[in-house]
Amino acid sequence: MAMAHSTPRMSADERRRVAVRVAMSEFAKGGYYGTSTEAIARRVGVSQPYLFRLFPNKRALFKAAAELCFTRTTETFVRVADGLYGEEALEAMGQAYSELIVDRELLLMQMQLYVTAGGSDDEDVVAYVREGWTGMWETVRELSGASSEELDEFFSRGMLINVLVALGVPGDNQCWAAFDEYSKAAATQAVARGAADGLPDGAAETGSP
Amino acid sequence: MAMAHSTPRMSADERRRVAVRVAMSEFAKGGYYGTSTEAIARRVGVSQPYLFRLFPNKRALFKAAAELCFTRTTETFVRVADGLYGEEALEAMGQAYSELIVDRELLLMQMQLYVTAGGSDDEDVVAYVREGWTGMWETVRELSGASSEELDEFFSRGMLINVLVALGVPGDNQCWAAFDEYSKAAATQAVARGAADGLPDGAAETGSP
DNA sequence: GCCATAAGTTATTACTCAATAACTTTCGCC
DNA sequence: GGCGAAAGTTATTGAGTAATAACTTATGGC
Repeated sequence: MAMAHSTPRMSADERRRVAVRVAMSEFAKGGYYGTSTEAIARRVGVSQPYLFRLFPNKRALFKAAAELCFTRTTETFVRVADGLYGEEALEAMGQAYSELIVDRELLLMQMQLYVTAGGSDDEDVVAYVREGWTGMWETVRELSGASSEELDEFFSRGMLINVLVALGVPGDNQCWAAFDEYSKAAATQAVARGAADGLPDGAAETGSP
Repeated sequence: MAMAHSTPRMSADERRRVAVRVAMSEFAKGGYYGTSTEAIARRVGVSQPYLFRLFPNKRALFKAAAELCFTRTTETFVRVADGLYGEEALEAMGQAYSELIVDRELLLMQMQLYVTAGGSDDEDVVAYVREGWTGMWETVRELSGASSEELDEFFSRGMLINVLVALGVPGDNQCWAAFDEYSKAAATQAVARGAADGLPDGAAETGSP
């Protein structure tokens, strides 16, 4: 007599992919410790113990979410830099990044990873995230062929945007004064989306890329 | 028959100050959810329930730690910029920041605050951290009289350093290539200190400033 | 149409953690 | 020297929480 058509059964792999997307979204908000497997399972539409058949433990789920986070970013860079070189490529990636973090979850998960790695004494996690970061740097360097100074500026800018968007600093604040209109517009959109909460939470997880 | 000379009794205010320092250190590592009041109390040298006589709840303790984090940074800026103007002041603050984050706890607590605020739907916390940030920005602007572009560069740089140090990216990595020797040296020192763990943890909490 | 396998569940455990209540010890001051 | 307030403790509770075990239900290939 259980509700019949709740979730129409998926292959384990498919379910795992959904779980990783949901996990990223939840870990982004609450971090590793602030997120319960229960909360993730509920949004996946599955019982909590079943998560542990899909993943050996919570940490593995977190790691998978971390990988998704890096993969999405890197893949976006590769896509938008296609056919471009030098500063043009770099600019395209910069714009793409601004648009990418309109999805606030990706942004927050990134920051969550940095701080989790920074505070962890599990050398495994630290190394994993560090490699994700340096890999991202290397990708941008290869795609653009930019100099150290240009790369430095690129990533510096990115990290500042992260903080401003995370904190929801409004677009007319002086912190945004030096940004070009395009980045500011995209980033402010992310801020606005952050403000519009009371979020029903379960909107996008079935929509693939 | 309890061990007699464990902790020589302090005024509540004094004990509170110690607790805030310890709390910052612990929250920096584990974040809000990853840190137990038990762990804090132990390092303070006090029973866990007594913490709740010093602070109404865990959140208040976190807020106090957040304030300490911002205060330390801002005060350092004010101190080193004394008598300087324009780019000189900005440079002095930049150097000071590099040295400041040799104390890894301050750095991690900062990042912890940004991500906590970003993921929280408690508008109270969000506003508090955002004001801390914009206050810091305003302080640097007033002390240096720098342009938007200069301020942007200053804070961008700072946020990148945060991530590199948090992740423990080694000084010979290309990510550091565009940094001047001084910043790199200071920051790398912070990285090294991060690597030297198995930390006895209870070293510095009685030392005041 | 059946049955092995894969997808999924309920029940439960052993622990951790914030917070409260009620009690005890020490200090400073008259 | 004693008493009142301030500093501090032990005991406890009630609500989560990651993970395990044992059981149930659907599906697809033959």
